[in-house]
Amino acid sequence: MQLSPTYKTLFKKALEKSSLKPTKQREHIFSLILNKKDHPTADEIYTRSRETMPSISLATIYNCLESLVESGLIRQVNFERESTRYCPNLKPHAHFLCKDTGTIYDVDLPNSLFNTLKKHLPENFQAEQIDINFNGSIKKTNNHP
Amino acid sequence: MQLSPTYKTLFKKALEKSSLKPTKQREHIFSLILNKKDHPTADEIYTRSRETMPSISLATIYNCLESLVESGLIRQVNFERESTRYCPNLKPHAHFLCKDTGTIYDVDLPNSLFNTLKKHLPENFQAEQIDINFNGSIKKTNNHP
DNA sequence: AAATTAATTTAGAATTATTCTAATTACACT
DNA sequence: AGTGTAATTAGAATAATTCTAAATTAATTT
Repeated sequence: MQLSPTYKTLFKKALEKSSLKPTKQREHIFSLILNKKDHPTADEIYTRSRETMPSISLATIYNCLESLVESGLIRQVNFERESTRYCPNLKPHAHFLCKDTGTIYDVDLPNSLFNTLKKHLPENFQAEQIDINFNGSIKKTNNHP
Repeated sequence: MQLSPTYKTLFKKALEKSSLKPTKQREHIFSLILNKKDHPTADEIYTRSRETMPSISLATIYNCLESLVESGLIRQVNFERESTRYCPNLKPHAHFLCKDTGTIYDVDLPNSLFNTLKKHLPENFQAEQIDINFNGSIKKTNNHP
């Protein structure tokens, strides 16, 4: 549950840019999301956090996640009205939700595709964020009879 | 609050295909969404519905919307964890949320773009649906000084 | 070092959209 | 008319998130 020096610097810089303090709790939650690269909910993060920081409260989890999102260190992933999930992958990518297992996968996309998308907006529309969510299932490959 | 013959047929066919009945309430809600082409929430639909069908209940609104979505007559639009909104536009398109006004706009996209997106999925990933959500603001044009 | 200030964390209450439950109603088919 | 199935209804329940107000922490000034 430690941030590498690189991430620690990133962490501090990003928060300071948003005039937020690099607190123990924020660092704890950030490292926890970074180290297990899945897409946990606030509640899952709460459970995981308490293993090593038993005094943390759920409200803090929500507060910290908001700060981390605001400073661009993580992003939110929403499928329908399910709990918001959090993602530390900062490369341009989309998400794929497998409806059979509920697992969310990152899908890398070239930046050019995002630019192509933006070109379809009316010219006075300024997009700050583009969320692309796939919904489907994962076919079993037939090389395991 | 009447469906044109074309939509009435579509309505019946689509529901029947999903083994659902074309009831008064479902038709009422469908026509109401069709006639005002915005992106209302369940609650807004509830309010509008009661103007002409005062006995309808909120649970029915939710039930009917679920049926209409299931039969493909409308689709859900979700931005973050705000209330789900409903959209009668069945052409391939994305949504743009203006963060200043909260208004949601349809953004037409060519089918080819959706196909391009699918090509970036691992080959055993089968996408049933692709949601594309833009988030941003609308620049004032400078031809009104 | 103590005092002051501002930001953060915390516990628990409050909110809100949605779903659930169980009873009633409507409709199709004998 | 009677039976069976699906749909509607009112209200209770749920669950994720936000709010509130107090306590804690950290930074800054005296």
